[in-house]
Amino acid sequence: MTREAAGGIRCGLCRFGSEPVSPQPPRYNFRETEAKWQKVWEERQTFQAVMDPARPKYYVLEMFPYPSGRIHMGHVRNYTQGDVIARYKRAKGFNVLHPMGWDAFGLPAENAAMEKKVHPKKWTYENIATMKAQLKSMGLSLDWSRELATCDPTYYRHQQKMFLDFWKAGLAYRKEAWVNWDPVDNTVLANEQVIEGKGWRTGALVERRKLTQWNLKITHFADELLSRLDTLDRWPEKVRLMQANWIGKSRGARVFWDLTDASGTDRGKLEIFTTRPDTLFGASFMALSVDHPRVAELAATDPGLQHFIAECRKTGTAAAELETAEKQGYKLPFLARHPLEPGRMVPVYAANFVLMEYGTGAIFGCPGHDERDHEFATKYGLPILPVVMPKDADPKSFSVVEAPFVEDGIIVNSGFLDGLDVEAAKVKVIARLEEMGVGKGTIQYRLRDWLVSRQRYWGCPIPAIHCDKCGVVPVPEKDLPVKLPDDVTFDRPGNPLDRHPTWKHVKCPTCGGDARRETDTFDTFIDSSWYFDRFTSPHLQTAPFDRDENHYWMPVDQYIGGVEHAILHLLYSRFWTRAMREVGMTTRDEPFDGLFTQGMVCHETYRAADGTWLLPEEIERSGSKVVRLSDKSPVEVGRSEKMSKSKKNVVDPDQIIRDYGADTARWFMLSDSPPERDLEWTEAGVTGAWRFQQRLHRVATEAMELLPPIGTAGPASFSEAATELRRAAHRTVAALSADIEAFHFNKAVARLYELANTIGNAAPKDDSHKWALREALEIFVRLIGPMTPHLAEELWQALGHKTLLAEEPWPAAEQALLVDNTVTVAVQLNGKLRGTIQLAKDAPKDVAEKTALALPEIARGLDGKAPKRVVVVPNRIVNVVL
RNA sequence: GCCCCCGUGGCGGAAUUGGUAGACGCGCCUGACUCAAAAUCAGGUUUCCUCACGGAAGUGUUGGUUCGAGUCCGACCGGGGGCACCA
Repeated sequence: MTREAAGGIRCGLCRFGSEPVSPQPPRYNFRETEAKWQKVWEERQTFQAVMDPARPKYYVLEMFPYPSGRIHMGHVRNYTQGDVIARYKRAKGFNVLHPMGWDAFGLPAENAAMEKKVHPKKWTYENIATMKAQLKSMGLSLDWSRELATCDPTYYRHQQKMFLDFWKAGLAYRKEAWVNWDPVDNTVLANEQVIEGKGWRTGALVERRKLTQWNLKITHFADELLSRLDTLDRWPEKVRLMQANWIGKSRGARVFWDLTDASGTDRGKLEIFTTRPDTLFGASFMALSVDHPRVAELAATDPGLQHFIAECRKTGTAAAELETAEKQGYKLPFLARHPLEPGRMVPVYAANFVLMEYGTGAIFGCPGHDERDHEFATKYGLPILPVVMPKDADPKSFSVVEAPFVEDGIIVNSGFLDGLDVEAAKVKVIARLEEMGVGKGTIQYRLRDWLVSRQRYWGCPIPAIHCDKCGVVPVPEKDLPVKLPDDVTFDRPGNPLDRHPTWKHVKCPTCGGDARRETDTFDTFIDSSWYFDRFTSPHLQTAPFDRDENHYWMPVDQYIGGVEHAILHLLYSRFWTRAMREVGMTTRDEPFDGLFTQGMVCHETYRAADGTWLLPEEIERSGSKVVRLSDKSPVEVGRSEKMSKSKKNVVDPDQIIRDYGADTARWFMLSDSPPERDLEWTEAGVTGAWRFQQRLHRVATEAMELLPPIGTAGPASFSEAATELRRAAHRTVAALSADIEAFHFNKAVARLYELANTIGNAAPKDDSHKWALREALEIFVRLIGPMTPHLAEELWQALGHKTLLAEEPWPAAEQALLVDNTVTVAVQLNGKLRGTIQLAKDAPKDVAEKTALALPEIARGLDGKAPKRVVVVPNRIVNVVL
């Protein structure tokens, strides 16, 4: 039998050729076996989830993929982890829901349309077909009957309906504002989608444009989204922290200042926000955003100000990279009257560092106690008044020159606030401002509303109609869904919907006159904000989901995905759930009970002499050198980085599964690296995992010849060796269960290696030992079920079972076998290990002490003297102190 | 700049949360099988001293708490991540 026929490694990855091999034990034919069991599971619909209120449910979900073309190793890792949980929970008796779908709208489809002249729909559905086949080859315990694609009108019609409900409830609105424009994708982006001033997909520097766009009122839930984070105790701390920072709650005050012009004529009020009302007496100027309405007003008649605003906007776009952009101001023809000292007037500026989007778009400047204000005041020669000083400083001589004093301290030069600390002063000044009617304590959030309009074709149409007479009106429910037209062209940049000859021309549903459809589509993050709800009743026509089904399955018990969605997708989903609650669709607050963020899959990078990147399969190792396969030229090996097409450090899951099998790929994904950390993909690691599969099959097959028949009753008593083997097996059950629950898959794998070694080394001598060997093997096979399901199913059958392992319960550990009668206790002399003693479990302290002191190493150290102290920790350690 | 996380053999990583550091795997070394290689099996593998028995040191550096510190506290060094004119 050739290696090829046995389903072994092909020479592409393993470079030792494919010559016939000498007779040896038949290898495990993974290809045949994996296909066989996948077919059985599918035919028996083993993984189809059916609501059953009598049984406890468990909803396992991995973040659904974008159908980009082919699955990558990140998917393999993600879905393997989810599948371990799903199969484990199923064995533990839960009614498991483990669905899969497609995040199918998005720009790559449009780019493909432009580059390859293929329609986005065709491209998307072809990719889905390819990737679905790939996922099926992994042997995942998915309920494919619930598959959905967000680009399907049967999906997005419900999304449009929900949007209309939100609109009615005041949670969706249109607003003209400065927005982030991605010049490469030709669309606007939400705040969360701009990273370091660049578009999250394209990396292009975003521009600012003033546009009227649809927004969802996520800020309505800002406080709840923040405070509820505390209750998400099965979420990573890191993610909760990132969301908390993003929401950015600040306590402070709004303060009203009267404005006058130089002649003292009243020019209205100016409202500012500050988190430091305690430093109000240190005010030396006011600053308004260049986008502030009052500034726009003045600019109308002031060419100098117009020029200043234009300059700021210019740097505004580039400022993202120039983080140390200089503070600049333009003096406005106003003076502001200090609200607490009516005799005091301070100058008013338009300034480039004040953001219109935060607070009120205006601030008071306190250069003594704020970095930015200090820089500004220094530049424009404004006074710096210290109003907070360190606790031990002298109020007469304390001054701020070089740098502002931003720490806690004692208030000075501030009238009724003098002598207080910062916190107390804040309370007192807010009370006074409120009393005087010139300000009030407020809470300010950094979070802004979610801008959801996108000027793109391949997305869910926004169901709105623009009528010159009636304004913006919703599409009547009976007309939903608003379907995307298929006949569109991609020969020019811009939105194909907008230039479609007929699509946008409709009658106004209110007045019947000529009107235009909204040609923007939704941000695709909306599609993924409720797909987990849709999975609970994916085929329901009349509503997004059935209440009972949804109530039974939701929330997602375990959600698994990349940490890159810590803010975007996870925050949007939390919002959407609350919006649905607001319009009465659900009573739930949170969609995801448990969250796990898996690490990335990394690989070394390879570069040829000419600097071009090489695929891992284009290189070979000869000794310690790495050379190019084609011409043996030297290759520079770079550090391991996240697998990416641009650096070509990718390994195709298809090829791995073809050459080594799905079980090997899964096993390797779970080995070694903790799942939340990055995983280094190595060829050695894969072949190691592959060898273990082969070894397991061999060990099990060999052991089976010694086993008593299936169902043999247990012996009356067990030999010493048999009991030891049983202990090992049952202990592994207990430990492994805990490891899986805690997402410690790498530790679980290590324990399985140990048990495999123990089983492999067991040479049964008596009948009870043979019985124990069968027990251990059966336990072992059940335990590997969630990780390498095909091999496990095969061995289960080989053990004589007629049932499907996938439908078998998880083994139970016998408590009696988990506890040892004797324990090994370490003995230390002055904290240093000197030896170990065997003691009965829970032996009394004095017995432990006596035994320890009798140890030759200890007696020698004591040299006849009595120890100063003996610390005894039962079952752990004895420390003899001299 | 602010906030958070992490530094353990040649490598990935364990360590019951203050109690025998280095489980398990990879790699490497030695041996068996083989004409030979691959595969497989057995043994070894933190460092230093010792033929060995054994001993000493050791978890980024440094100080502390403790009978006892990889684990707790302080300072520093290095790596990673998030936020960044958010008033």
